[in-house]
Amino acid sequence: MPHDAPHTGTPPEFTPHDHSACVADAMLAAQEVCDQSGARLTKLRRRVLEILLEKHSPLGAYDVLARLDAEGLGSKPPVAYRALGFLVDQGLAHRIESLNAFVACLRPQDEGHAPAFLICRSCGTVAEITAQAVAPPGFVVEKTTIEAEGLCATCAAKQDTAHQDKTGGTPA
Amino acid sequence: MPHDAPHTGTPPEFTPHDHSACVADAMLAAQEVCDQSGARLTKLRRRVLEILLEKHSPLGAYDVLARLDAEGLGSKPPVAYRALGFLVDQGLAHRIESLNAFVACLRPQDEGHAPAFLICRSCGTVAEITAQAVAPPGFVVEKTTIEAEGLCATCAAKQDTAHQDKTGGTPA
DNA sequence: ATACGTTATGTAATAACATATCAATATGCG
DNA sequence: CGCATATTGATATGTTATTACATAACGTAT
Repeated sequence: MPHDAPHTGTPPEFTPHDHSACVADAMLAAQEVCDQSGARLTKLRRRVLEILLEKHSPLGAYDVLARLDAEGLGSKPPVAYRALGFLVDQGLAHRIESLNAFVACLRPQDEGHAPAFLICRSCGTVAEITAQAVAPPGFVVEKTTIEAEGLCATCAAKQDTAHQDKTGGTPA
Repeated sequence: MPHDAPHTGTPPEFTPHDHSACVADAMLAAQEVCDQSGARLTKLRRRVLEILLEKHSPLGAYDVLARLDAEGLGSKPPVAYRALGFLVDQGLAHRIESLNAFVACLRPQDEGHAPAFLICRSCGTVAEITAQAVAPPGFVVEKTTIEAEGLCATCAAKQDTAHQDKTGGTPA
């Protein structure tokens, strides 16, 4: 996500943008986060993050694993789950509960954020936004899961013209 | 949930209450919902709802299945998943994504609600509350998943006195 | 340099969760 | 009744996730 994106309006994930800047920024931020926390962004972990960063769509653990296997970096489930777990622990990636899948975080250095996700069911793109967590009386919130599934503006516009399109678009 | 519970304050699920009233009210409401929609609350489906209503804690599909099996009502996964799917479709139960589990809905007749859930990690109780859905510009929301995990007021109070208690309490 | 503690990775096996498919039966209705 | 539809039964398989144990790599103090 390039720096020119404002915090309001349609999230950049849903529209054409300079995706290489997303990747470069996120990888740089990831390295900084690890430097600060003392965690080690090893080759495997770095590669998994790069794989997640290829698109603004979540990947299942086994999708990631297939990629690692093809590259000779590992073939057994724990390899993928451990790397993904590390990234989630460091705030470099997020788990999308309603999809049992993972997306890279574009702004890992931002606070101890409680992120929310917009999931387009048509193109599969996921945008991360900030949202208010529920704040009930007396309940100590430790973790929030806030996900909204529907149609992004781009796909919603397409639905108007072309009906029952199950293929979806191809945002970066 | 008895009628004397207000909409604000600590959700009744987390404190002692007349649970038989929860069950009776919910079963009555479920029958009404089905009468209205023309859906059939069969013996199996009714029984699954009763099982979910036993506690304000979610049950996994296989937990439900084990109960059904013990009662001679079915032993294969599709039996449980179909009944649970029916209940979710009718709004009589909700799926908790972060737990891969299901809870009964206590107020199924209330609107086409977008519920939010408070999940106590200590006692396992889940309270259903109403919350604002995220409303991003241009994104057409079709379904929301809003879950907060943490400690209910009761369990939080216990943590103060007894440390590292992993057994949890026993709310209804 | 070597021994030790720690962190990370490799591997096997299995647990846990979920769905596709097809056959059989039950229910509602003209 | 006889048909259409909804539900249930049963088999098989697909998908996601974890436990347990073994090995390798790294840091560092001697």
